[in-house]
Amino acid sequence: MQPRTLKGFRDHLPEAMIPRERLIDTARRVYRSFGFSPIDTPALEYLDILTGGGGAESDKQLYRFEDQGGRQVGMRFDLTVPLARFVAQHAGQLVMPFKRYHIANVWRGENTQRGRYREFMQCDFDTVGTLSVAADIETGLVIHDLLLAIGFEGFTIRVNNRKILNGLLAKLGLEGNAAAVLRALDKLAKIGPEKVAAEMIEVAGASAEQAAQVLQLSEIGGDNEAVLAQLEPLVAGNEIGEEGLSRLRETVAAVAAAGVPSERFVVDPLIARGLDYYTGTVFETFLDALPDIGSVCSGGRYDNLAERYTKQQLPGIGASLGLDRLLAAMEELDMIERVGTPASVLIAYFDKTRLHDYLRLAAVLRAGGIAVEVFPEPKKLGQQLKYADKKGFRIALVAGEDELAGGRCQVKDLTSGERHEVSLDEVVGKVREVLAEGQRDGGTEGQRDRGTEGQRDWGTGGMRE
RNA sequence: GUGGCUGUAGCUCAGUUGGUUAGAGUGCUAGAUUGUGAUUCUAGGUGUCGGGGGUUCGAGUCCCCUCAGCCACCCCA
Repeated sequence: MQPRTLKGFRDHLPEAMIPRERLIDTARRVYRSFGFSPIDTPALEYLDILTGGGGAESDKQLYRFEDQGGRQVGMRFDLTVPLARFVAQHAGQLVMPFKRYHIANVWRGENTQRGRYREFMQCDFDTVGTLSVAADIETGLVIHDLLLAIGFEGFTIRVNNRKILNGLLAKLGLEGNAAAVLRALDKLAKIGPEKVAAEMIEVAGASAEQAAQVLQLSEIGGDNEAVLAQLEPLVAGNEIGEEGLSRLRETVAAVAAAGVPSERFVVDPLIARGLDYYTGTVFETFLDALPDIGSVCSGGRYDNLAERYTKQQLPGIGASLGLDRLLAAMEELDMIERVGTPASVLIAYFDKTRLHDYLRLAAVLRAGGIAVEVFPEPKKLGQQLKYADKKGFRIALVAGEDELAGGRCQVKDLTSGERHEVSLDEVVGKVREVLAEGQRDGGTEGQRDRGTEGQRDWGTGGMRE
């Protein structure tokens, strides 16, 4: 029997899983810091819950089967549809506005490509049950904090409001073909204005004049103030469009007031995304160093999340971090430290009669919040150090008969090769000191979060809780 | 789902117009060294040539199918 995995499904080895878990931990911490609460929902749903919401294309990508009881079952392909079902089903028990985050795998039977798999993880956060622009603003701030906490500084959150596009299209008499027009517009960067105009004419049924008017959007430029000013005449006289613009203006002003530099939060009138259910503010986030990889965190506002399941009107806004895409980007930017262990310290099993001492020492370190492993076999010291090196431990503790007889222990810094002999009561302090040094100058330079609350997520090993 | 490229040791790859027993680097294991890794030296093993079928005296090499990966299209609710 050949061991193998399905197309688009992956195993995650420790070297990949350790940074993956750190990223998840970071997202979780940031979401919680804004008051979002965790939820979970089943991987499987009744098929009819999942189908019909997103059109034929998404239905095709749905993993579906009949269970042993004859039920038609589907695997969730995003976390938004399950959220809609969830809030409709539990509306009575939820306190509105409801803020939740949900980090879980989803499945899509689409063709694979680099960074695109059939099983992948989404990290969503949403605020349901309020129309207030404050929620739109907060969503932008969460995205900003999240990217910073992960370790990026050079990134751009592009923001727009779908109502501006809708207002413009209504003024042009194109509201009936909005989806097709926006789909074409979305390709602007990729295929250029001529081809976009051609697609609008052929596929969306626009006139050449209308297509040209829509493409005026691509000529808008300048800083946020200038862009907003140029949008003004395009929506003037259309109530929806004017509302979108004023909301966008409010959002931009508030995000700036909250301290986000304007180069990271940029109005882009061409961002349309989520053609099916987004109705207001929309976000996409690009990495300055790798714009081609696409948006790593996207989302927006929807007027009525759960209309398929309840009569109750449930507006919401949220966004989703593309975990796998982001990991691919971080890999490419050399932001990921390759280690095979989450522990920082290896205690050598050096003297075979001294296992109890080693276990006691390990317990002391763990009580001090330091992750530590005792090598399981009394092999030759050279081999144990080789193991420590390969797995990426930062420190080895070496204590043979000589040291232990004097109540001492050798703390070996595996990065520098330096050895320090200290008494057993000083070991925790010395280990902390060496780890701190590594964090100061051993980390990957470049795009690093200098830390909120003095805490670093991607530093080299060490002081994790 | 459609089209293109690729698949040889754990990894990166070489392998002549089809010709005997398929190679290199790296890694791995052990030793040199019963107390110090990442840099040295020595020895050692590994392959259903992605899988199946076909053409041929003979296939890693040519043909068909299939699986997987990468790229583009489509799509990304």
